[in-house]
Amino acid sequence: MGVSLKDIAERAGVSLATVSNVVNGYRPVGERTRQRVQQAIDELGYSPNLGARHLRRGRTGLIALAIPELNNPYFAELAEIAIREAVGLGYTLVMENTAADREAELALLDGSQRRIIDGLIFSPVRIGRDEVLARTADSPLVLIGEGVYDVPHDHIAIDNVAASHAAIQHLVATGRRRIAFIGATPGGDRQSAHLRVRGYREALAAAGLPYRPRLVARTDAFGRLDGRRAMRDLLALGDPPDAVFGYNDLVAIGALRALTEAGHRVPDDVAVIGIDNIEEGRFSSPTLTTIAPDKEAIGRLAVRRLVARIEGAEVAAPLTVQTPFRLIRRESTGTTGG
Amino acid sequence: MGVSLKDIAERAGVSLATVSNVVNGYRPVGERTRQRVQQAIDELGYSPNLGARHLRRGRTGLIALAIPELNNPYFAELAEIAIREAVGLGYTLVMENTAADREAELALLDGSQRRIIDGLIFSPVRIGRDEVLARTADSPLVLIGEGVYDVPHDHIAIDNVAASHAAIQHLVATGRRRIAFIGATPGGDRQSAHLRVRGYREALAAAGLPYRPRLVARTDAFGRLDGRRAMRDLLALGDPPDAVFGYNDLVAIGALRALTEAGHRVPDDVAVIGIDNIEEGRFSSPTLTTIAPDKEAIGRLAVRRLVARIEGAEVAAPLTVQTPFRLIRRESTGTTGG
DNA sequence: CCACACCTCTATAACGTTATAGAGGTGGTG
DNA sequence: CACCACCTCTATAACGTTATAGAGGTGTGG
Repeated sequence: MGVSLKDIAERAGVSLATVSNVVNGYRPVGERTRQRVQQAIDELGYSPNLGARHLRRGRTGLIALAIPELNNPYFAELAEIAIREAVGLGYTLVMENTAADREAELALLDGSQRRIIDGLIFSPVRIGRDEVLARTADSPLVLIGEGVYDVPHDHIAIDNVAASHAAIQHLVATGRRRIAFIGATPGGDRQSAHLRVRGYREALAAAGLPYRPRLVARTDAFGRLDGRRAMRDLLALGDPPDAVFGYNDLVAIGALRALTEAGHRVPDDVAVIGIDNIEEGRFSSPTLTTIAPDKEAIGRLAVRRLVARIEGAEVAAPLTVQTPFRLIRRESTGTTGG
Repeated sequence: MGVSLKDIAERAGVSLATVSNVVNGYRPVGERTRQRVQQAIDELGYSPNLGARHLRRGRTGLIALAIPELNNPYFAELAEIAIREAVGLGYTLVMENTAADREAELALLDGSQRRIIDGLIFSPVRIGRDEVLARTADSPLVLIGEGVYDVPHDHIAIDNVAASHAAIQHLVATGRRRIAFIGATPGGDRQSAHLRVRGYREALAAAGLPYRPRLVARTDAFGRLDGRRAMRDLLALGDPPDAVFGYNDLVAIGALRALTEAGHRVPDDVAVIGIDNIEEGRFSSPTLTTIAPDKEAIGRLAVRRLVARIEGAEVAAPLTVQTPFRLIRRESTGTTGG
């Protein structure tokens, strides 16, 4: 193994504790001693054994970010932000991929496997409020992105209903009347899908448009493939939609592809809008109109909040933060109208 | 803190060591004792403190995957595979984002910060052979994806020259004559860019086509934006290319977008091909022809190789593996010819 | 009946760190 | 000069685990 405190102590002719104090600046150390120790550290190339340090301190310095799909660009972009913030606060962020698997999510919550992490940032998709409440692990937990409210944990998310509302409002304002939604879920699990459907329905009602269940397409997952498949089904309807709202940008991009393949023009025949503002949507043809969540805020806030809990802010009540979003208009919904 | 071996030992009325033996199956334990211990474990919900375990064992069970861009889908897809493989082998994979920063890469190599990881899978882009040779950390290292050869470490990559050659060959076979390359680098760093340019030149020569330096576009990075910018520059030339080979799929997609914006038809006017086979290319309009590396092989092999080293296969000589690739023809290069 | 092997289990010393209590020296104050 | 406060430093006990050496009991063969 590498150089340890003991080696430094011998080299510098001081005690273990003194070296530790120099390294951590915890107790005052005389200037001459400090320099001797520092020199020994430099010469031998010491760096602390984090495992041992954290065994002693009771913390590991590791936090985990658990997401349903690593290769969903939205989460990749979010992860990049979170990693940066974690490093800035002296933590290492571990990515945990649940692959949208219920068992994986439950295992994560119970935490039996990973006593190694100090805290968890979690985006659950297959479990609900009750499972989160039944959680046994005692390390801090911050929830992101989904609709599990009323649990004793910090929660950071956009207002899904409002975001969805804004998307539909935009489609209505550009003259669309038969507006479809792609990405409803069969089970009761993916809560934000429900919230987005709710926003969709509310906005339709507000615009005086009828709600047509046939225009709400279910999908098993939320990738490009799912979007394409659902769009094909919608096109097979006798009277296809003149606009589509995708659960997220990936779904919308899948829909875009299905429309192109079927020879429909976007936005002329059908308008398309998504949520997430992934970079891909700025380069698709046509470019994709989207609702942009403030990823920077979500990522940074989640990490900061988690670290605050880890470092002892036990008293503070759980916080539910709704981060802002904005509409980004691009080619897929045209350039005319409201 | 949580439940420890000691708690279990007390509950079951046995010694610490016996519980440890039950947990690890290291020494034989009588059947009746084993059951008593197991019951205590189940009742109290024990799980080992990994920090302590690894302090004792000298290993942490953590390996790192260091990549230049987390939100490059290629790396995200690779990471997903690597995480799966690592979990299967009992390791936890930490993502490390160098952001293609030279200092970050050097820090990673010297390893002073992270005595916490047992080994590193590293895709360097800003440093070369000499820096890798000068590495001081003593944990195992596996290099992936770039052209730093002749170092005493395992190395897994596709044959960049051959891959590039295959791409150009395909363009030539479909009747293209003025073929551009996007993604050369100014400095000597990103070695695979050089290799891909070499394959490009060799293939041109083999096809009896002239090498035109003006058709080789440099970029600072390798994202969609860079591809679009470079493509615009190429279009501004008096005699623009009839085909473009992108350093990777992201660059190619940027080029695609620039062509669409400028009113050029793909593939009719200009054909486009990339490398990586990211999912995005199956949904772009037009869909993107690409050279598909065997990501599954790269990811799994890298992890397996690293774990083998960690667990003691010190003797084996460093291995350089070239993983296979294949051409995937899609709309962006047309469906006729070659 | 003793010697020996065997099987199960235990006591204990690490691993490298940090926190606590206190030891030793110096200087100032009454 | 005695006393105390202060500053620096040290000895040591944890943290939770695993590896080593060995203790205690049981059975077997001479």
